[in-house]
Amino acid sequence: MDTKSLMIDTATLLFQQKGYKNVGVNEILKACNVTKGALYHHFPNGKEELLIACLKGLNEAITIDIEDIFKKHPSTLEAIQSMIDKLIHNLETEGTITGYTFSSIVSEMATVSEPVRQACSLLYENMERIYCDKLVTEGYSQESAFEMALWMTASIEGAMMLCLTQKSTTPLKTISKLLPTILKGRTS
Amino acid sequence: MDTKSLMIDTATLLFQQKGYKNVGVNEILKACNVTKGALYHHFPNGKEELLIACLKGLNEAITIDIEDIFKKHPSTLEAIQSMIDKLIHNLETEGTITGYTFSSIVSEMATVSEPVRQACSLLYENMERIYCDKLVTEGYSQESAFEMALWMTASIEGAMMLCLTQKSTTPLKTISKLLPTILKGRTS
DNA sequence: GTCTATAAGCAGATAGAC
DNA sequence: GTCTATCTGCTTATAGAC
Repeated sequence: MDTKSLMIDTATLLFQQKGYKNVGVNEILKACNVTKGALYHHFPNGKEELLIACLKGLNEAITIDIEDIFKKHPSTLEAIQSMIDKLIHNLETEGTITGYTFSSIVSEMATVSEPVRQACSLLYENMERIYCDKLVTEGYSQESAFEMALWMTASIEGAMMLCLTQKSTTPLKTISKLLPTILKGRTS
Repeated sequence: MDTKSLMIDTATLLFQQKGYKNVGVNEILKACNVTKGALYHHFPNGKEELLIACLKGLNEAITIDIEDIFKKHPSTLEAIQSMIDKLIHNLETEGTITGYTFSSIVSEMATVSEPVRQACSLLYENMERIYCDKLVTEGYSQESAFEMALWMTASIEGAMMLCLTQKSTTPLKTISKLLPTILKGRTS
């Protein structure tokens, strides 16, 4: 794998785990055994440019991964629950959040850097679009599919944050358990 | 008002608006016209101790405020929607988040500082307890009241984050609109 | 394209006068 | 209890050799 991709992959993981400001450039470089010269060659605008590259990479990876999950599972409900299971598994084995989430980066950077905010916005848009399309095929109207997709995203991201706060996987498990109550009874 | 309280109030606002790391000690001191000596006199452990004091203050303020809202409104649904309205109003007038939320601080600090994580955890616990108690009086079982309180918290915090990302109040409005669908049909 | 060494600036924290 | 001046360490970023 080339140096540039290596840097992006390493940085993505670290940013997701610890946030943006809590990870120093030196730490990233040490973790992937790359020097400062190489970083500023590939990313002239430094750390923030690297972050945006990470978000773009994450966008592609997440889109492919979620589309795959939605192919495997017949219903939106099952697909979403499978995604949540993956997040819980991540949290239990690694103790940190590395999957379909990057809300920490939003919280930290959205008010401070406009390009970063836009990259994050694009990412959520893509995820919600996948949910939304699937819901439409299940008989939801465009409008309620859109609302439901937004709600699922908000619930998952919020639950993730509560898991982090409580050091527990209960919030995500609870959301997963409750999802059927809203997804049922609204079809068509 | 004494210097200590002034520092806490000023810092609370700035932390909520821009996060923890994006606000420098100097910025806080300048904003409330206090010097470094005074800060380290009142908070020997510096910035992090100040943050924890902010979270404790926020805890009291939020608890009082929410309890008040719950007294004014007969049902949980109306109370929560009134809270969301307040958040939306905040977002529209000031462009930043300053109300019943501090998820940015969680995202930034929970993995890094244990005392901060605990202070945040306590805060969410209190908020959820108020929701939960109210739901029980409305006929919910202990268990489903607990789950519902958690879900409402997750939804609101997640929606808040999406509002920040999209620079729009739509996510919060959508959540507020959809809440009745889960709060109905589960009573008793 | 990658290296090392160094710069320049700012963060949080401290010491000691008043 | 509050002030000013100062310190240390760490941050990102650059310059120039290879």
